Amino acid sequence: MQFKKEIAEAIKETLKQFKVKTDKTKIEAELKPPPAPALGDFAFPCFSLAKSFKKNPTDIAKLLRDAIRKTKNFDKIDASGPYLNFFIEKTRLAAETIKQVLKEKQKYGRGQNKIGRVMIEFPSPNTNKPLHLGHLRNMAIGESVARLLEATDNKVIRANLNNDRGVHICKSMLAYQKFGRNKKPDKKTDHFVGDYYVRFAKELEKNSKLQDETQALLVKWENGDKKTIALWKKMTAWAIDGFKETYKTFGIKHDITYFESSLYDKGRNIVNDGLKKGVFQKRADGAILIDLTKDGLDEKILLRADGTAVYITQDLYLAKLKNDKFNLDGSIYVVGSEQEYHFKVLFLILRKLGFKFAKNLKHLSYGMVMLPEGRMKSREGTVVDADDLIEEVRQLAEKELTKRYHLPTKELKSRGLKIALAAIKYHFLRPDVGKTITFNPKESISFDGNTGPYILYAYARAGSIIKKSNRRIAVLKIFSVNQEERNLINKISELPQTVLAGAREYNSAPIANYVFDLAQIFNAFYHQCPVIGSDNESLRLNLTNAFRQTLKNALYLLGIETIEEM
RNA sequence: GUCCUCGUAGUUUAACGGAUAGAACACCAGCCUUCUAAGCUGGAUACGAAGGUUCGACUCCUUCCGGGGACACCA
Repeated sequence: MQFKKEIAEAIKETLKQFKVKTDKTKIEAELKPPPAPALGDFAFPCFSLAKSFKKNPTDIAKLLRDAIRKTKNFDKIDASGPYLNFFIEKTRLAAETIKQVLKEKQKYGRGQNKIGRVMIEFPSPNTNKPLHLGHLRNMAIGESVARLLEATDNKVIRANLNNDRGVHICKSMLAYQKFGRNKKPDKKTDHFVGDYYVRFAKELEKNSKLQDETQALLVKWENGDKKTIALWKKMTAWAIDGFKETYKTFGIKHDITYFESSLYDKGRNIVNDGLKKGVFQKRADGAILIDLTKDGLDEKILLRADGTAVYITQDLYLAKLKNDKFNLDGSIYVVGSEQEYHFKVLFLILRKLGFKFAKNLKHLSYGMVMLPEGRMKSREGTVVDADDLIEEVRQLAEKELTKRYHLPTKELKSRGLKIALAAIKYHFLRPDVGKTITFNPKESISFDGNTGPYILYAYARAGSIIKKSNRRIAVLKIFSVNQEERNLINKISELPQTVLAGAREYNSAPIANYVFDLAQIFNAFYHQCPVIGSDNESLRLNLTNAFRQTLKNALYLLGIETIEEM
């Protein structure tokens, strides 16, 4: 922001007079809006100068104020306690901000936080049951962080890993084999597969021998038994086809998809190399392990005594594979916090093996999604299904729309879906990424207050103003700026710094909070300041346009689409 | 047992170590002949406990209490 630079320059020059050396960018970073607008536009805290001045911050603020007043021409400078508060002429502040937004359009808010080529992996589901609430949070986070990185000058590669082998897959397979009678799916195909996973758990209660049968089935699968492979192929295809539909509805696409079934066996070379290098050890029975007790972790098995691979073996391989293929500067795994230990171990091993890319790896850990009753258990069927939730919220949105309009079915469906997705995505992105969420069905699908629909509504209302103005091209003329207008302008001007903060922390929550503040401030403006026909129509119309652009850009970073009418 | 995380109004939550801890839901009272009331305005209520570091702590450190997670030759 230009004003910050101006102020920082003035402070720096003034400090020079006092023989205090400082960095301009450091000063710029310290400048921030005061808690109340009446205090000014930018505040400079004087605490850090106490040592060099050998005075208390309150006196320093006064000193600096007088010195700057002599040389520089600001609208107003105040020393308020330990803070030096700057006022920028309101019409200038307004004009610059609005012009910048309208000029940069969809690029407004973008910044520089270059990492380079970054892969982000999500949601990496198991192919034995449909996606659930946890995956919704995962996908919302993954897509949003991907967009944040793209908006800050990075090339992003979206990846997905299908966990399509193992005992859990064999459970659904076994149940289908025994009770499915070659039935074709009569519902969304991943749901159909999931039913057999639940069925297995139920049957297991009656007959504990089924557990051994799944193990036997896994051995058959690993030995390439034709019938087993055919069944596996059929069922994983059903699961994955179902996922694809959900991804499409949700609005995510992957650039590359990996399959555990073709990776799980390939980490051996890495493990054997590590053994040669002396990073790993061989146990008496032949198993290969690494002792991480000196690093505060435990021992970890990397290959079983019989030479078969374990979960982490393929992760070692996949990490290398990704890097070899894409030459990555960063690689992010969007995976729940329950796997923090696993990734700590994985990254440490890769570092010990001497892989340069190991320092670029990041586990983007997010908190679990719980139900009021406790943890979701897919085996017990207490999961809230992703597709079902989207559908349920969509129907609620359609109901609201029907109250207001008579829309053609197609339009009703499409608008209803966008509103539902806004509600869901916003709900999952708003809380800090690391926090556990308790999903309360009643509150979580609310459309009032701090929710996705509230924000879309503000956007639609602003659009209504633009439409009623007949989209006349208004040359920006500013005569005066009142409190509501100024609040909105200030908030609009904060998008770039918010995007940077979010990108640096791989966290969309600051954007979500920003979007709500922005919508709320607009709503206050909307009620207080009539646009069309007002004396200040030029400013207000342009401001409304700038608001729409800013909100749209911010929502895009959350993966949320706007709608023109609501 | 060890480690990681989170504790802010009744509920869901916000706050680079800095000014009066900010919202939303729910509750109460108002506002639709004016650009969409999924809205706006006003109202009561909160930093788990105790120490410490600091000019200054919701934020950092220690201990305790409470919730969640992990420490598989499961994925």
